[in-house]
Amino acid sequence: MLDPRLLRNDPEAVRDNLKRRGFSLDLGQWHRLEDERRTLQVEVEQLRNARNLRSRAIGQAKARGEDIAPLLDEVQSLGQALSSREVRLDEISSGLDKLLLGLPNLLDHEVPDGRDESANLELRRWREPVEPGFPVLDHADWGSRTGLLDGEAASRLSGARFTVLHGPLARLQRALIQFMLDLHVSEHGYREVYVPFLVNRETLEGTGQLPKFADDLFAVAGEHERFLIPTAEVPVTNLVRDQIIDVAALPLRYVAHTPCFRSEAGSYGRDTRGMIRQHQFEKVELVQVVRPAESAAALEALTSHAEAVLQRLGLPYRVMALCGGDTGFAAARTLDIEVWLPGQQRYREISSCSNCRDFQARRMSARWRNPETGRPELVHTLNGSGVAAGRALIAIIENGQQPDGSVRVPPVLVPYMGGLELISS
RNA sequence: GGAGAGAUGGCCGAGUGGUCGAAGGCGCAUGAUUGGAAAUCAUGUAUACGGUAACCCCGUAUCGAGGGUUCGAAUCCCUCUCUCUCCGCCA
Repeated sequence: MLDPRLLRNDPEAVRDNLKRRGFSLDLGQWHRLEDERRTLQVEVEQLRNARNLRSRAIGQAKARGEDIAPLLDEVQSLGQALSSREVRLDEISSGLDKLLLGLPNLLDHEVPDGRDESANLELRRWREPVEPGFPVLDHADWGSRTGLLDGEAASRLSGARFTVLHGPLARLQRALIQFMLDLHVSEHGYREVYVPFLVNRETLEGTGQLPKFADDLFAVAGEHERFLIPTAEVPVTNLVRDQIIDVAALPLRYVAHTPCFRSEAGSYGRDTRGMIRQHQFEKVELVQVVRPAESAAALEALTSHAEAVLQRLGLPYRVMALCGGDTGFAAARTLDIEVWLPGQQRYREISSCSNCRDFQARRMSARWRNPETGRPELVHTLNGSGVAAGRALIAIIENGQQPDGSVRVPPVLVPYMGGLELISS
């Protein structure tokens, strides 16, 4: 959520910033609601004050044994005027809330202009793609040839966009997850957390998936409204909801492995081959909660932690600064890491690292006590994949492929594979 | 799933219709005392929103959440959520 005060004080600046995303803010509507809210709130509060004063007087008169009938008459009319305005104020307020909850975050100044991913800016590369000198099967072909990746079985079980992994490939995914968790915990200073995969509406509003993006989520039928998490960012970031965090505890760095569930509504026909885009996938997620002054540096650090995973695995990648039009709802600035996939002859997103500044914190009411002011102030939150296990698996299959069709296990994963160095079937 | 108890400020804990934003204690902050500290004493110590340019001041709201009754609700009624105890079931 944006700071309502900023919207009040400098609406044009907000509108212009959001325009860089291709989002058009209707300032007229905003002003109509806001003006009426202000007037109504002043009136309601004055009426309540009048009522409270009289009610108190009634209590005192009663205590003295005086006749309270005249006072009761006086307060009667107040009540009616009050309740009609209260009803109206509620309507206006919920209209404003709805509008406010639907506004994306402001973009950082350094975010490049542009309307879609073609305008994203490449910041750096690690290891140029090399020509393997033999035809590399893409992961889907390799998977069906080896029988280790079974889309047909998955579709019988669940439908499209699910995968069954077999044998050493299933183990390789587990190895990847273990390796990534260990790396972030032991070398990057993250605390491992295990969190629920089903969350309520408030939690999803806190991180910004709701109310706007309900179509992307799986809702679970049952007595209570629950949703499958689309990313661990949701439960992990919400750990600080309604908290006032001691300054000594900051920065908080959490790492969690969870499955992620996405309905992928609106992406019909895209990436239907293989396991690039699934309804269910595994991911290791990094979340940081930091003091506002430190969030820009924290984004660089968090991104480098995700990069370290790919470097240890020996996978070529590049880092992209997303342009305004490609930056997600809650993010002020996002850096994507794209891994090279020889089977597709292109880079594909494997991690997305975002600084959400105080956008999620305001929705969640996540604060810290600033020793300089002595007052609770909003924290900044960041998140990033470190990294998506399913896509890392694809990258290993395609980058580690040998001329004979086997796949070389990255050396750092060999211990996690019980010493297995080559996967062939 | 069955039976019962409960949810109050950073924490503990009073409060069953009328200056209750809420006694008291702990903790914390500042000051006094001290060579310094402990102890003691004094004062202060929630958040949000609005009136405002303002962390002074004034108002409104907040005692798990949402409704209701009432001139007036932490206190009464309804619904929901959560926690605890016992029984059952279960990985």
